[in-house]
Amino acid sequence: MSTKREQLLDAALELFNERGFAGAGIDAILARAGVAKMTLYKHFTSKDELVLATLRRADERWRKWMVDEVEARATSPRDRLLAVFDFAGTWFARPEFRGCLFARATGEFTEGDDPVRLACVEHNRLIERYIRGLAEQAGAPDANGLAKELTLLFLGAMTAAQATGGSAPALLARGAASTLVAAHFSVPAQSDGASRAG
Amino acid sequence: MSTKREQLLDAALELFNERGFAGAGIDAILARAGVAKMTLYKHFTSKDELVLATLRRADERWRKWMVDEVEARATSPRDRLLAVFDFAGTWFARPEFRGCLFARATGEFTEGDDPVRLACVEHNRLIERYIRGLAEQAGAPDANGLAKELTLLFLGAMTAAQATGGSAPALLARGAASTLVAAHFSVPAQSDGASRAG
DNA sequence: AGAAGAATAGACAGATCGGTCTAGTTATTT
DNA sequence: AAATAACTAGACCGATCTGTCTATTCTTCT
Repeated sequence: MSTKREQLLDAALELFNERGFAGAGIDAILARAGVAKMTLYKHFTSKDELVLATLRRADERWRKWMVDEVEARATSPRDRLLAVFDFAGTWFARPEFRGCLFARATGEFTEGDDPVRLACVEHNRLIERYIRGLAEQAGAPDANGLAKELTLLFLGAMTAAQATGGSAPALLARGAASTLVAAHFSVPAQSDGASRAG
Repeated sequence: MSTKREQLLDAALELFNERGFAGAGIDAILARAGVAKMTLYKHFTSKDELVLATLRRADERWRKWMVDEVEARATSPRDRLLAVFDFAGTWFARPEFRGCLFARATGEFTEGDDPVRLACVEHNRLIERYIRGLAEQAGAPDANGLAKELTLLFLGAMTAAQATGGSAPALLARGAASTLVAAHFSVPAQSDGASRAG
């Protein structure tokens, strides 16, 4: 509805990404959005709430983008498990990529019960859930375990790409993911998800 | 030498970890260190330099801690590759753990050529180098590739633990690492480090 | 004891922070 | 056209920020 609100969220997303959450001041966000201060505080009661709303919006958009990209790149669930890392590669290659906004948020909002932190945990949980869905569709004997391992690789590639820049970590993670997937499928189905790890 | 300088670095490390780099103000650091402002600015020319010095110190100490822990936990290089993740577990379990300080620094210092960023990249590079050394000693056919994959897992566990807390990601990563190590050793030695990945 | 160097507390500067308030303008609705 | 709502610019608040400066005290060395 309100276009002003969306202008604010757009500007906030850009600036939080460029400067971090503490580093992006209200005034800078207002200037970029082209919106008056009172308008912001009519839509959001505080900066923290703006942060939260920005993250929620980013979560929805980013996950939709991920799913669309993965589904466009591969059809079989098993191939899609690897396509997740192809998607990561294009994500990391974007010029505005400065690391996962949620990982960065957890780095700045350190209080354990902060709603911003909870949103970040939820974000990660939803990524893992999507991957688990693919693993289940692929018929992995231990879909949950496989999903957890691939999610770890995904987060690792994210963190590596945040530091070094470039999409090389995605390729690397894809290779490792392929190995993990193969290992999960080359093992006799087992009832509990414990260690195929030695 | 100067004890004041070390008090400052100790306090800075604590507060950067507790509140983030932008979130920890100079005055708070001074108060915790029990040191006067002028003393700080006699030892460091700016807050950024204090951040840099704190990170350098943290890098040295943390890496020494990691190496000591890994070497204490396993003797054969191949076992030590996995012991890295056991170390990660005890790291994540520490009550003051709030994620890797270097990953958090790259999240806050977003300018590509910032010396703080370079220090963080170097930190990651040194972790990878240590793991590569272990992989070489273990006689891995593609020690470099294995090291890169395990480093990715390590970073992923770090990021997961930062969000959720607890050392569960370390255990998980250890399992995945075990699979990757096995795959690297169960393959005929190959001249280039390309894909065992499908 | 006397000199020299460190470190102290605290005032101070200028900027910016998040947030509030007012007064006036623009849109929308009926 | 009148009324209502949304939005505006900008002053303003107290707090906090990094960094500077002064004047004083504490060490330490000779």
